[in-house]
Amino acid sequence: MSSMSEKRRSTLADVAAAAGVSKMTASRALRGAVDVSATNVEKVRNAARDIGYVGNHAASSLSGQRSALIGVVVPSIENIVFAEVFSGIAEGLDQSGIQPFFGVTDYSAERENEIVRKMLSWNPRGLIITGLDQPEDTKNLLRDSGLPVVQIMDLDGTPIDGCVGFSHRKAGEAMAQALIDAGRREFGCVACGLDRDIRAKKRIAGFEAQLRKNRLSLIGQKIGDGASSITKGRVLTEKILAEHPDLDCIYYSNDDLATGGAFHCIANDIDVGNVLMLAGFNGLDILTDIPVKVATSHTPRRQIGYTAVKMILDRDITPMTVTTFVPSIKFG
Amino acid sequence: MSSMSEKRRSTLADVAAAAGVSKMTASRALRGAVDVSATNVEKVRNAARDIGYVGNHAASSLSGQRSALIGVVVPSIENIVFAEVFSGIAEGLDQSGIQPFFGVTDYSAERENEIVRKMLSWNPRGLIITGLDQPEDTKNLLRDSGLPVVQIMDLDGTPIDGCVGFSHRKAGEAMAQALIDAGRREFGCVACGLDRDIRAKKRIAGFEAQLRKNRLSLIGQKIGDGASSITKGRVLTEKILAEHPDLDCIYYSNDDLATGGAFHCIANDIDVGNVLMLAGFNGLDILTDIPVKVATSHTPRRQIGYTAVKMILDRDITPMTVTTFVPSIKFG
DNA sequence: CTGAAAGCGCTAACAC
DNA sequence: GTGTTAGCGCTTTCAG
Repeated sequence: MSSMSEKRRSTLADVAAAAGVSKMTASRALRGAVDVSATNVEKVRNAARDIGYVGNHAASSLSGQRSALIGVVVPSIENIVFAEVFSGIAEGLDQSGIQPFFGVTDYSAERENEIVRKMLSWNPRGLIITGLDQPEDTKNLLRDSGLPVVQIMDLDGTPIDGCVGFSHRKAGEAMAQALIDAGRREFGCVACGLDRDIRAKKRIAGFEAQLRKNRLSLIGQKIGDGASSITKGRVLTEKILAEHPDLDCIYYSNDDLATGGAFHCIANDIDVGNVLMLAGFNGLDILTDIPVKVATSHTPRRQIGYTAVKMILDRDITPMTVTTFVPSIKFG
Repeated sequence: MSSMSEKRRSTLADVAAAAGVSKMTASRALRGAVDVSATNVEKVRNAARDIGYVGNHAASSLSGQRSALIGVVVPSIENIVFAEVFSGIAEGLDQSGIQPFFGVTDYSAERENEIVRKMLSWNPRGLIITGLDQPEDTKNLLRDSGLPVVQIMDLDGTPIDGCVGFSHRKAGEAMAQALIDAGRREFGCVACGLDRDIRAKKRIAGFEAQLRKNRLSLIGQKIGDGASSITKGRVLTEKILAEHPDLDCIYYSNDDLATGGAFHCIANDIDVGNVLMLAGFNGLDILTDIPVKVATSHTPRRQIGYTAVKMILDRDITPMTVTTFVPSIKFG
């Protein structure tokens, strides 16, 4: 048990005393040595190390009116896509001394609102939030906070403040056109949780619109409930092919579903890439190794996270802007 | 731009004034309505809602000497395994009002130490940290904090305080025995980043020990650098089979590598499950859908996260204990 | 370059 | 059940 160590945690005053300077000098020395003599900086640093001083963020946040925290709101954490966004965020935050902290909405607008509220109560340096489609009350909360807010992963809508992402609608359109150009005509669509995943819905809307422009349409579609998974992709592919054996192309709302589709085809000796073409979304690594060809749109997730952080960190200098990425299509 | 809203964020004093009560009554009403009249609770809650009060955690943490934060230290976030641990943590934290926040060490002991320091400066309610093998100075930091610390995912070692996990060594031993029982004799091993991933090393050590007990040994092995990936699994499998075409079983340090191995086999028409058996570790969902049979040890990641949180939350009541799980082996 | 004073917004502890 | 008084440990501000 660690409860024995009831000795009071050392404070800045202890460090100052040990170094033989005032609290203020110690404070300044510990942060960045601006306007402190080199001698004192060293004395203070040594004292802090010897004592094992760790600081108290609650105190500095309260006093300094801002914390070294940046809030990140994502719909899911089990999705590798957001894990990679997070990597980009961590990279962008690298030497800044700022810590990211998370909220997971599970694609629920109510949870999102709750999380934003909680995050704001930490006085974060800024907020990164997924998507452009928050309900009006959440948007107001964000606006009224006066904090830099960067919405990520989408472009189809009106940003509150900063925005980094790409157009899901256009990604859907582009994939449709690429598949048509590749000679496909009999299209099916497999998706999951479209009621909650607004961005997937935008992609599919774009996909269908582009088909219509080419006087084509979706012959069949299978929409599952809840979160996407490889298993659901496999099962829904089996179902859609049972109903529509003549399909020559299936568009999936993401690569997880497409991977499941690929597995179904491998297991059933369906000639993927010729007889049936599969297309997903995200550009996950797995598709480069899977032994059949699956088309996908590659999205720059790390860069999006990285850029979002930079926008917040540089806020004083640069006005908030919108950064646009264009997903690049790759054929297996 | 949101910088227009320079109006001061409302404080508890504003809520109290609006509700016509003292700050203390407002504070009490807003937390849990103990010892506050129902009338006042309602007045305060309404006032808070009307004003759009969001609270200030820095102030309450400083004043209350503890924050509503729980620190979670993991080696990687892009690994679905830790994402699932996190889900369990989130679930365990559900109605507690406590927020988890992350540190990612990237399997580096120095970064780990840095992260623990930073986390402690937030006065968290407790810390969840991956593994039992922190360097002594990090362990001291943790011990001296006087906070509840729960080490997760391992059991082979001496815990600082609480501990939830399973024995990697035994998991390796059990898998070796299961494969021997299944008739395998010519074993190979594929792994990645063993210098950093101590737990993978423990599994493989257990695996080899069990082979020796059966008077068998690894015929070949391929150890890659850095993080595991499906690609590396595929490439290393190709290499090990080129050198040792007579292998009848490959043990991988995890399911990502094993998945890559499965893909190599599918692409090269190798009869997985009969001619060559593959075994991974973690029990990832993908292995249930992949069209060949791959053995794996299933680990209860969500439960581990959930249990760790409960240990911290219940600390006042129950003394810290060690919770043991046993990974269950599944043959594809 | 350094220090003293005055809070930041909240809650623990004690009165009433 | 409610209010008052003191801080929590740090940083801002302003003098030196």
